[in-house]
Amino acid sequence: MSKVTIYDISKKLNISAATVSRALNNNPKISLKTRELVMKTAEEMNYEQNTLALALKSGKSNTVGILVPYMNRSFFSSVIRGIEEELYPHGYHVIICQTRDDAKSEVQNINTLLNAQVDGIFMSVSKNTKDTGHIDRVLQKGIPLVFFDRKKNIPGVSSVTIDDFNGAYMSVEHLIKQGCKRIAHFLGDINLEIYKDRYNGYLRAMTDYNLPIDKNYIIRTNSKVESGTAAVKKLMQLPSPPDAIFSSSDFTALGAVQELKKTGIRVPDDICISGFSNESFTQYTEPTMTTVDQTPIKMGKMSARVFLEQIDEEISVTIEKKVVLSPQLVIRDSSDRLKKK
Amino acid sequence: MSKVTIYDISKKLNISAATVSRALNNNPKISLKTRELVMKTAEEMNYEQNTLALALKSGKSNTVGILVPYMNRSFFSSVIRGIEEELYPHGYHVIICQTRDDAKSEVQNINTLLNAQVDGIFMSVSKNTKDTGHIDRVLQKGIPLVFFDRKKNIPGVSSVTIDDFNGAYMSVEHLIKQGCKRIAHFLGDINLEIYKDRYNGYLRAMTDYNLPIDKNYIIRTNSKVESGTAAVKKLMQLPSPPDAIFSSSDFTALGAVQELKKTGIRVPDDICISGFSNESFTQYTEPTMTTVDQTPIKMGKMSARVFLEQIDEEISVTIEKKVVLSPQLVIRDSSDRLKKK
DNA sequence: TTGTAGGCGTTATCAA
DNA sequence: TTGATAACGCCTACAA
Repeated sequence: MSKVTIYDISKKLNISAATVSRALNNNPKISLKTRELVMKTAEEMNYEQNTLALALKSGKSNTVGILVPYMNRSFFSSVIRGIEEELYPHGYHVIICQTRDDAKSEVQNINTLLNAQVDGIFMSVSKNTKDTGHIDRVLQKGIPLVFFDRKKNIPGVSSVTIDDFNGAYMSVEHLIKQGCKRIAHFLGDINLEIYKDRYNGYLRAMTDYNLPIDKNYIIRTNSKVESGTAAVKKLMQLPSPPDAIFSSSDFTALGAVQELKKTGIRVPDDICISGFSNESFTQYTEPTMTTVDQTPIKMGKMSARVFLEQIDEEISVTIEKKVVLSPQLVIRDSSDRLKKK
Repeated sequence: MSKVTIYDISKKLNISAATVSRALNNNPKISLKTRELVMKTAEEMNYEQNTLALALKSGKSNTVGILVPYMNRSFFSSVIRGIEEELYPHGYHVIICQTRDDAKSEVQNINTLLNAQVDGIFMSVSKNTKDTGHIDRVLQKGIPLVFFDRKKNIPGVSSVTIDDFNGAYMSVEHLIKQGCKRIAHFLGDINLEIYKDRYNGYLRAMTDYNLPIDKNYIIRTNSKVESGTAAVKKLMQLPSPPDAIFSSSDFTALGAVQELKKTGIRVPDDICISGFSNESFTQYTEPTMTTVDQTPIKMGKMSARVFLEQIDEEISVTIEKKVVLSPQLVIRDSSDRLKKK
C-alpha cells in the first residue's frame, strides 16, 4: 500500500510539507541540501505524486477527451494514435468516447468529458449532429476544442481537416489523364462537409477539363460495399455507361469492382475506379485500388499541436486555426491503364 | 464560467453544504422538501459535480487504463471498443496508452497510469516483456489487473484470451478434411504464448489424424506480408512441397497467396491456405481467405466484466479468473476445395 | 530559505 | 433532519 504523501516525508525529515513540495518541484528558493535530502528520501519512501490532488488544486487534469463515431475504424484509431503520440510527451492522457455516430450520444459524451474536467476536447462530429449547443457549452467554459476531419463551422473553433476538395480533384484529374471521359461519382452523405467537398472537387475537375457532367452519373451511396454494387449496377444499365468511377469511399469502390468483375467487365481496362481513404484492404484487393490517403496519424499529431498551442496562449484569446492537410493520391492498378500498356 | 459548487447552492438556500451534498446524493435521512429544493436550485444554477474533488476524496478516479502495443491495429482497437462499451454505462472512462510493443515503454506507461490513479488496468503485454516487476507493483497496490490476449502467467491475475490452441486445431482439422495431408505451418514469435498455443494446436491436430510432422514444413515468420512470401518460396522448393499451409497470421497467409498466384499455383486447388485473426482485408482478397476470428469486441466486453466483478468483491481477495473464449473458424475460398467441386 | 495557513470541492463523522 | 468540521493531498501567498 503505497500511500506516501509529502506530509509523510516532512514528518520523517522534520521539515514542513511546504518545503517538501517546493523541493520536489524544483522551486529555486530552496537550499541544495534540503532539496537533495528530500529527493533522496522521497525516492526511498517510494513517494508518488497524487495527480488527483494536483488536478483538484490546479484545475488541470492533464487529460484530454477524444470523441469519435467508432474507435475501431482504422481512420479514427489512427488519428487517435497520432494525438496520443504527440500529447504523451507533454504529460497528457487521452480518454476516448464513442458517439456511434449519434448526436444524442455525442451530447452526452461531451457532458461526461466536461464533468471529468478534461483540459481539451478533440472531436469528429456525428453525421446527424445539427444543433451545436453542446459545443457552445464547451467553448463557454473556455475549454480548447479541436475538430478533426468532420467539422462544424463555428467561429473561434480550430479544426484540422484534409483538403477533400483537392483530394477529389486530384483523383478525377488522374482518371481523366488515363483517358477517361465519362466519369461517374459515388456521392456520400451530404450532411457531412467532407462529402460535399469531394463532390465539388469532382465537379470542378470535370469542368476544368471541359467534360460534361451527367446527372445520371452521380449516385448517392452510403459507405457500404453493397451500396457500391447497387450503384454500379444502375450505372451499367445506362445507355452510355461511364468509363470511370470516382468513389467517395473505398468500400463502395470495392463493391463496384466486385460487381464489375462478376459481369466480366475489366478494371481498369474497361473502366477505371478510384476510392477514398486508403483503407488497409485497398492494397490487397485485385486489382489493387487507387485511393486517396488522408494521412490520419499526421492529422492526429497536427490536431494535438493545435491544442498545445491553444493552451500555451497566455491570454485566453480564442484564436481560430484552420489546418488543412494535403491528401495523398495513391495510384494503384484499379485506375492505372497507362502503366499496363 | 460554470463553477457552481455545493457551497454556492448552500449559500443561496441558507443551508449547509453538507445538506446539499446529502440531498444531491439521495441520502435517505433528508426531508423531501429540502431534497427537492436543492435538486431544483442545483438544476437552475447549472450545478455540476466536480469529479476531481470526488476522486480525491474517495480515492476512486472512475477511470481505467488500457495498454496495447498500437491502438490502431484492428484487433486492439476492437478490444478497446468492447471494453469502452461495457464500462461506459458504469461511469468509467478509458484512457489508452501505447507500448509500441516495447517493454520499457510498458513499464513507463504502467507508472503513469498508477500515477493517474486508475481504478483498473487492462493490458496486452509486449513481445519482449520478460521482467514483471511493474506488474507486481500494480498488484501490490491492489489495483485490479486484467490481461487480454497476450498474457503472462502470474498467480492472482485474471486474463481473457481466446483458445488459440483450439483455433489452430480447428483450422488444421478443416484443412485435413479438405483432403490435405502435407500441412505446413507459419510459426509466429514464440515469445508470445498465443503463437506457442497455435503451434501446439497444429501439432496436435496432425498427430490426432496420424499425419507426419515434417520439420521442414514449419517456418518461422513475423507478421509481415513479405515474411509470408519468403516462407512460401522456401516451402515450394522442397522436394515434396506441402498441399496446405496453416498460418498463424493473416498477413503471412496473404503473402503466401500472392506469391503462389504469381507462380501459377492455384489456391485452393493446388494448395489450401488458412490464416489467423480475421483481419478485415481477408474478406476482400482473392480468393477470400479462411481464417480464425478472435472475437475482439467480445474479448473486450468480457475483460470489462471480469474487472467489474473484481471490484465488486467486498473482500479484496485476489480471485484469479481465466476466461478463455472460443474462436470462430471462418471458412472462405482459400481453403474451401470441396465446395468448389 | 523555511514554516504556517488556507483552499481546491466533496463527503463522512460527530453533534445538535 | 441538519450543521459544523475535518479530511483527501497538494500548492502557494504570506509571514518569519
